[in-house]
Amino acid sequence: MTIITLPDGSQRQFDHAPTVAEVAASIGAGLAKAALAGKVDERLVDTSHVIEHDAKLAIITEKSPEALEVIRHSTAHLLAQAVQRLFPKAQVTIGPVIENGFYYDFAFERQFTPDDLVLIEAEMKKIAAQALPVSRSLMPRDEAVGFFRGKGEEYKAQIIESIPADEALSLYAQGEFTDLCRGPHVPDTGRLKSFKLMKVAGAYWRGDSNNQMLSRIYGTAWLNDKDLAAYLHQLEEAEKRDHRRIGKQLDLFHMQEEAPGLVFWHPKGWSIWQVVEQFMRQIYVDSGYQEVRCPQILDKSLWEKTGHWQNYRENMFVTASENRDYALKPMNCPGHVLLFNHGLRSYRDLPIRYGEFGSCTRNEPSGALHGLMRVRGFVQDDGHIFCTEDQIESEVVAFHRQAMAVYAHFGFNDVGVKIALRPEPRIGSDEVWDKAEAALRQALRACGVDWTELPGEGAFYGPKIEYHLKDSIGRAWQLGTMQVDFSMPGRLGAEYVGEDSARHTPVMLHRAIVGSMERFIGILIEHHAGAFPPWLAPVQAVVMNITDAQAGFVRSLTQTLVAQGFRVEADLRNEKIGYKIREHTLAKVPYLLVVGDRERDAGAVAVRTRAGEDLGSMSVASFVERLKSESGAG
RNA sequence: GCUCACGUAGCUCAGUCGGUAGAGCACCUCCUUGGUAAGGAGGAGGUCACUGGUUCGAUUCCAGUCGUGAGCACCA
Repeated sequence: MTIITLPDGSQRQFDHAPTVAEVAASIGAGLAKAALAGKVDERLVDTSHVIEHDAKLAIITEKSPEALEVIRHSTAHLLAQAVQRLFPKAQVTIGPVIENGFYYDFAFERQFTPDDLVLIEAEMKKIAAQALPVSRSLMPRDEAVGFFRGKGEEYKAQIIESIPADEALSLYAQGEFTDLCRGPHVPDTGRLKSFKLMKVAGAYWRGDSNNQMLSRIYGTAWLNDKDLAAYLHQLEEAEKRDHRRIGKQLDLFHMQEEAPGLVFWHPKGWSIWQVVEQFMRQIYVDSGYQEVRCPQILDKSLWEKTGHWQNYRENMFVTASENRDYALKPMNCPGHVLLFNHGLRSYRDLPIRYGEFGSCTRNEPSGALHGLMRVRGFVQDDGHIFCTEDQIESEVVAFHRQAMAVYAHFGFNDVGVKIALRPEPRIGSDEVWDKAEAALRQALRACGVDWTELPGEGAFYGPKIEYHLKDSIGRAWQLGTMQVDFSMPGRLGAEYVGEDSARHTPVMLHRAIVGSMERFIGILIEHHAGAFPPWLAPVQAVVMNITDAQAGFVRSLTQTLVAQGFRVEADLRNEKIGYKIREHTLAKVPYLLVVGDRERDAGAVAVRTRAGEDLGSMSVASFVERLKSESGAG
């Protein structure tokens, strides 16, 4: 007797151990047909799974949240089967589900090309139409190794060999194709209807750049064609927000061959930069930082002391003069330590907080460059706090709150918080790392936030909290960071005189809120799709005349507004008003001020927003009031 | 750095199965002074990324270099 408890609490009894499919059939023929998989005591299984004991069971259908994962996983197998039909020499490796789809890595004598994708996708459609049943079987590990090796699947055999010997492995077969897999999978390939292969890419075997490069195929899969079309449309829409595209359209910045990974800021882009920088400067002031400025080029010996020369030599721009080697600073911290060292410090002075809009130059690998998001020259809203161990927690807490407030001010409320833990290689003893990691956890706990931990992702000198934001197509970028560093102050000889009148080494906290100004502005561009709120907009309003008769009024009005600190331009061109409106609307200027004879005579402006809303005619004073209330940085 | 793709006017793109190129928008000139998303006419603008090779001839084919894009690796 097996008792199955369904999600609604009802129970069904079977005089044998039923399969998920049988239970579904006992409920109804419609459900049996719709069943994609089952969930037995919270574990996803196939519909063919035999339920041996009393258990809770949920039938997974298209309506279940788990359905997509099963479908995507099965579509990855479908892809592998199609590839092996067309290219029998291609070896399978792994094919996991990812956000919005899946990929599969193949070892093949050449890379797949976009042309191959068309053929492969057609073959996938063919196999799906055949509705091949998917069956599961178990095999002892060593037998499985032999099985795959016998088929010439060396990579798969290697994967299996790394699994403990006493485990039995599940294999999934559909037609002539068999793959090692935990499952579950759809009952037959006919359930896979809405998928599309997206792109080919190289990817290293086991994620290690020392290994052979495999050929990866990315695909997306959905419950139905409508969802698939919606996803593809969403991708297109996201592309329209790409900061590189908008940066060109709105004339914000450009990059060119002579300076790969470096930015030419145009007047409008630099205007945004200035607003952000001034805002962040006020944050320094509000949170007790003293702004400083340090040299761009520093002697090699300094970088040897910090460990950067040993760890990052490849990624530093170096220069030499009169038998001395220098490096362009890839970070600002050593400069701040030298600043701290200049003079005798007392424990009474701590914490000392230095802030700098620090220019850094890093020779990033060419393949890593990405618009404003990953550049070779960038400016950090950097800051370093020199303090005692006792002060770490309160400093981290204060920073966290300040950072979250800044993000919220810029309109970001979905910020991912992570703690990156000790990496290999690293400097400093395990005790020191224990202390530093504990301090960060304790501070976040005190702030009442949830975080995720990233083992092995910390900086070589200390663990860090990272603040992540997503770009328009969902790629996550690190913005702010808070790092505990017990090493660098000691290496560079930083000291303060303690209460006991002895010398002590301070703890150093590295912190940034927007992180890289370049990246942050890139994210701002995408977040607002170029339609910046008035306080950030490079041009807040354009005043335009209808005929030459109002030119004088427009000119003086513009001057008045500019004199009050607003970013306003006049458009006196001999063009029709519709033409000017169109142009400035496309340029995403928040306010379009139209002046005809009526407005000129009344000392008024007719106000239109970039969204096309007509706010009617209002006095210049009331428009100023409106703009003022929207453009304050606070 | 690795894999694949791409590089034609300021921008977005078309094109040349090898005989040195074209559109729209933008720009300039003229006409037009028009009340809320493109008024009209004319004009100018390109060593087809760069360097080599094949060829009578290369923007087109081949190779290399540089850059860009998508992934991978990297991201102090």
